[in-house]
Amino acid sequence: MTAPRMRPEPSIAHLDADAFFASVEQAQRPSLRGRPVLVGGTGPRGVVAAASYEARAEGVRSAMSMESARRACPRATVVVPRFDAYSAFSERIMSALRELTDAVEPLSIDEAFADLGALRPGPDGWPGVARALRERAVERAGVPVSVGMGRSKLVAKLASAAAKPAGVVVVAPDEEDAFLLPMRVRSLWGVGPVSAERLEKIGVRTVEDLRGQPLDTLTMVLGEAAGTNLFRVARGWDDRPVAETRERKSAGAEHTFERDLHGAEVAAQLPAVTHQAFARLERHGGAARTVTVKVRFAGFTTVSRSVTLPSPTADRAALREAAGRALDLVELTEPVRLLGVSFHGLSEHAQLMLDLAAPGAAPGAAPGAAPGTDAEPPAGTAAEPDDAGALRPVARRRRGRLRHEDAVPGLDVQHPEHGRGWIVRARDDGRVAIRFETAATGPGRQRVLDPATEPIELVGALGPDGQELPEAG
DNA sequence: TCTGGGGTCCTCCCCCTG
DNA sequence: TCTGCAGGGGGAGGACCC
Repeated sequence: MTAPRMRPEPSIAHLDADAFFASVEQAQRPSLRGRPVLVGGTGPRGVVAAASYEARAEGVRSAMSMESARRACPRATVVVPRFDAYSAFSERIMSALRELTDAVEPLSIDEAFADLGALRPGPDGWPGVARALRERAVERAGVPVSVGMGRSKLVAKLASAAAKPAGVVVVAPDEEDAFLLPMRVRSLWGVGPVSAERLEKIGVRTVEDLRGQPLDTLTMVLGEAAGTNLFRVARGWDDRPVAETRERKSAGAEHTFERDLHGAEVAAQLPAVTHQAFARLERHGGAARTVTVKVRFAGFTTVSRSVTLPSPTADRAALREAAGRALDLVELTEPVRLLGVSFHGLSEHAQLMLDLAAPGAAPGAAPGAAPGTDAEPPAGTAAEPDDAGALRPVARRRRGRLRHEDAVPGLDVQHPEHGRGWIVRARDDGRVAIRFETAATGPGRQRVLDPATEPIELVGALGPDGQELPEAG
């Protein structure tokens, strides 16, 4: 294998927001600044999606169960994720990159690559460019970010990780070996716990160890694709371009139940999960060819079954029916903790005849179904199972008059007298603790109010500019 | 550290076809 | 007509990422 032609300058930037979700919470809720914040599921099976640096200092990491995280850091404030707010902050961060170049490749909500090869660095060279980019992103979004730069995406990403928190690292071409070789292989993109253990067995712990391995050993241990990839990574070989667009391959939704379900209970939850999957499908073309149902049993073994239709369709009835058939293929011998539905073979070119068959029907609506006969849960909430209370709805209400059962920590509320605030917790006595504050007001006061008697409204999140965001839809 | 939810990509296996 | 083989596509599962 021969080395690719590498860029001569460290002109690839990787920008990564620090503890992004938690940072947005701290930016919008002044009382949380400097304090441990955990963002994630608050139910018995919730996990940490993001932890502020104050929480990380006490041993909390993302993907940890929320229960363990609370034990590790009892004084942490726990809130549910508010993706609409994070998306708005994300757009600000991305805009800082797009002001410099069109060659921006978002990797996720909080990180992106940019090819700055067209820029002419000033007297401070590429480190000056990186610092300016970081300052620009912080100024636009108001949350801390880190920037890494190198002559490849590989090095830029590792550099931004090294720059955290709130720093800048630029790896010059002649410094690449000194930067890469001492690194643990586990920190490389694509090396998870399983691959790391396999490599450990052949004595490979660092990138330097990796470089000592021949290609055929790596492909034997890790498979063709991963082995070849690591052989190149160990040498810093990476000439991948910054890709501005990426085609979406699948869309879906899954839900872990608060208690395990048995037999018919699982099928009863399928419409609600399918409904959520439809909402995601709508955003990505609306039509799909393959429907996959995923079931995770109490013992954590996971099975999936899929049904492929002759051609992509946006017909919800057909897709729903396919999901039902896929679920029928699963032997529900064990209690079930998770049910998922995903759509693959996405397409915008669905069979239009289906829409034509139902004149006046909204695109994607089931043909021939009279209004109200389509057994879909109302928007925003899932169908309540028979034993509501034992099972949680798949999604809770996030707008309208606050009820005690909708009082989830972290949601935004508005009170005519006290103004805008956020739910700290729902108390057992039926009242709700709310802290009234915004980024503009500074740290606010916590009050305990009774939603049965007080006119408290659940409202949308604010964006970085302090304006309320429209309802996601 | 006892494991969410959104994804992508890879590998293996099976079946079909030429 | 049967057999062997290669290649492609689909299905299932797993590893990985944020």
